[in-house]
Amino acid sequence: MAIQEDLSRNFGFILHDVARLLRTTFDRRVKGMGLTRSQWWVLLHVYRHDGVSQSELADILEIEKATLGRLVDRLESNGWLRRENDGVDRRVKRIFLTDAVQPAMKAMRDVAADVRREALSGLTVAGQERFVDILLSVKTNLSRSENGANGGKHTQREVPKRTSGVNAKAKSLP
Amino acid sequence: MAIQEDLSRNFGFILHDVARLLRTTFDRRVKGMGLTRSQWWVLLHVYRHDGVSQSELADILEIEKATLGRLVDRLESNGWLRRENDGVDRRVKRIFLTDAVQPAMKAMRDVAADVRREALSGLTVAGQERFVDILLSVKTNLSRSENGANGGKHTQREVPKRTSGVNAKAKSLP
DNA sequence: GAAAAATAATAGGCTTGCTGATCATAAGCT
DNA sequence: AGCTTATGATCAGCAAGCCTATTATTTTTC
Repeated sequence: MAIQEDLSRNFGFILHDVARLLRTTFDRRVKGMGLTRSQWWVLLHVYRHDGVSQSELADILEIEKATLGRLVDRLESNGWLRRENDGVDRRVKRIFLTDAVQPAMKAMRDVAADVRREALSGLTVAGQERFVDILLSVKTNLSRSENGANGGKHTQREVPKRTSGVNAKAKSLP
Repeated sequence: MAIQEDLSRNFGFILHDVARLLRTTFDRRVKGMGLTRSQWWVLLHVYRHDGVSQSELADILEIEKATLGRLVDRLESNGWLRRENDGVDRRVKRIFLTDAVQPAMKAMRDVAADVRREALSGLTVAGQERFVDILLSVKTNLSRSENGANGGKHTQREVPKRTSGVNAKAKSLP
């Protein structure tokens, strides 16, 4: 049993903390750039899958369709992307980037790289790799336990697999 | 320069993902328990600092006072805690747990321990320790860069130090 | 002692998650 | 074909972050 009382080394809380620090650090630096982190993350994936449908994109990003819908609303009204009706299935709307988007994305990506570098400073490259390996294994563990303990809430997929971005071609932004 | 294009090993994104999985896994399991994760987190710290003022608590939890205020609103209206006016400084309100709280807190803590165990399964104890060490060092890095790059937004503290819970005495819940 | 600065709590607005419900349209089945 | 089920998108409502005021009240300063 031996319940872990020491919050200062409780990985759940630290992870939560670190994720929040990462988020707020990034957000603070890109404030005034006209894009939030979440919005940028959406754009990045649309860039890799131009013309994706909203449902597909929500699956890739692993957020709810309703959540994505509002993100796309804002992005569209700010002119970063546009919706287009699918020619075949009249239920679906496909998403395309506008041309205005790329400088902002480049700037965001640079900030992300900065923040990452600062966050990982003091770690050797090998240490960083080990760190990522551990994170990936934790992610796998949690995905598995999510599917196991899940009483059938998400009926859309048997095994989500969480492949977001794994096979993306890493096209570089111009 | 060498911008990291491979999102699948980009620590920022993975960390974000893992934190979200951890959060949603936990939330799903405690749903119906009458407490959210954030609320439980507040209660846990009030337990350790009974009679704390809202501002002090917001500092400990490192959230905004406004955010905490509304959390406390909900917790109070659900009967988990109560506010009391400070006898000396009429601006401050101190927070105390009610008696109803402890079974729920115990249940939440058990769920947290379960989720942690599952998340870390496959890691040796030493590996877990290394993982926590890395997380802590990343956290330190980010805290430092937050303070460095910060143009004076948070005027309350010069060096926040982020000691949340470090010196808590780990009283065990009855 | 009175004016100015700081602090505690709150209020309001915005974003982004989640959920559940609804609507239109497709697809599948008999 | 017609009925049922599944799917894509949206809407509405809640929670919890953030930020910027605003209002009381202290504390500091002159």
